[in-house]
Amino acid sequence: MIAKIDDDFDLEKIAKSGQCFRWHPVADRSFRIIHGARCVYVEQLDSGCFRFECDEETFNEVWQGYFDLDENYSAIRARVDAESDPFLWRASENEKGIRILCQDPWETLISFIISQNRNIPAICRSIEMLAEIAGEKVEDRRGRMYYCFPSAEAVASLSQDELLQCKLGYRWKYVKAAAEAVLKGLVDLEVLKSADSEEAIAALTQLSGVGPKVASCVALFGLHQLDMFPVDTWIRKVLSNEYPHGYPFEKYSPYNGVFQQYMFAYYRNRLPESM
DNA sequence: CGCCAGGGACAAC
DNA sequence: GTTGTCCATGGC
Repeated sequence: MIAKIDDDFDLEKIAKSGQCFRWHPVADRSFRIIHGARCVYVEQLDSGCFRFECDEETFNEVWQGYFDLDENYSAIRARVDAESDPFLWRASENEKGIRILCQDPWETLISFIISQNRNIPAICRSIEMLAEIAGEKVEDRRGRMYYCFPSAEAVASLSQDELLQCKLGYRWKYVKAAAEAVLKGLVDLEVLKSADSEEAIAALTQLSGVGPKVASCVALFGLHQLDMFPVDTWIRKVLSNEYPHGYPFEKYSPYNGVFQQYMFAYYRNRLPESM
């Protein structure tokens, strides 16, 4: 089906934003997107139109929520004043089109445990290998096979050797333990969706291998808590270089996570030496 | 070869 | 509380 989206929405920018690891380019402005057990092909057409290769019911039930299409990102961007915060204004203007996806919390948890201390291509490869070794194999609408993101049960049942085959390195223990914790109900990710931010972070950081940064990524991308502000190596540079006297978190609450995404993308896409 | 990547656990101050 | 070291792997 074709949908017209009257808001910031740029597939390429989201694909490169580092929040999702299973968006595969298939053609110009066109992606095959795997989300949990589902897969969809999306093509960006002209003048705000998008082709979603699914029926209208699936679009309404699954993808509208996944792409956060009920949120108005241009209205969020309008909260930035070009004169009082020129850096954030520039970042938002350059990176508009990024949206915060509503990803599956379990998939997000494992993905960001895997992400620690690695670059994005390596993260994508490990997740793909994990899906291949433990995920269900399904045929998509174009007759191509893909692997669903594996369940907690499937991941928990993997051996050390199988996890190491996914190039997880020392993180294999974290992945295994997190799967067991979720399986036992020690951490209930669905409940955390409606928890306040401190509670969510506290619960997530109880897991070994989940510190403040990974926990805030899970809360932002998996629990859709838009005020979360993950601080990684790039954001650390932004804060020290652009906001040496402090960043005004109160001013941009409850959307700190959205602006974090703009700044992250803006800084990472630009050569550091020019700044 | 060395350095860094969407960090975190753990020990030592 | 803050700081240093190590962790496994790939890209460059």
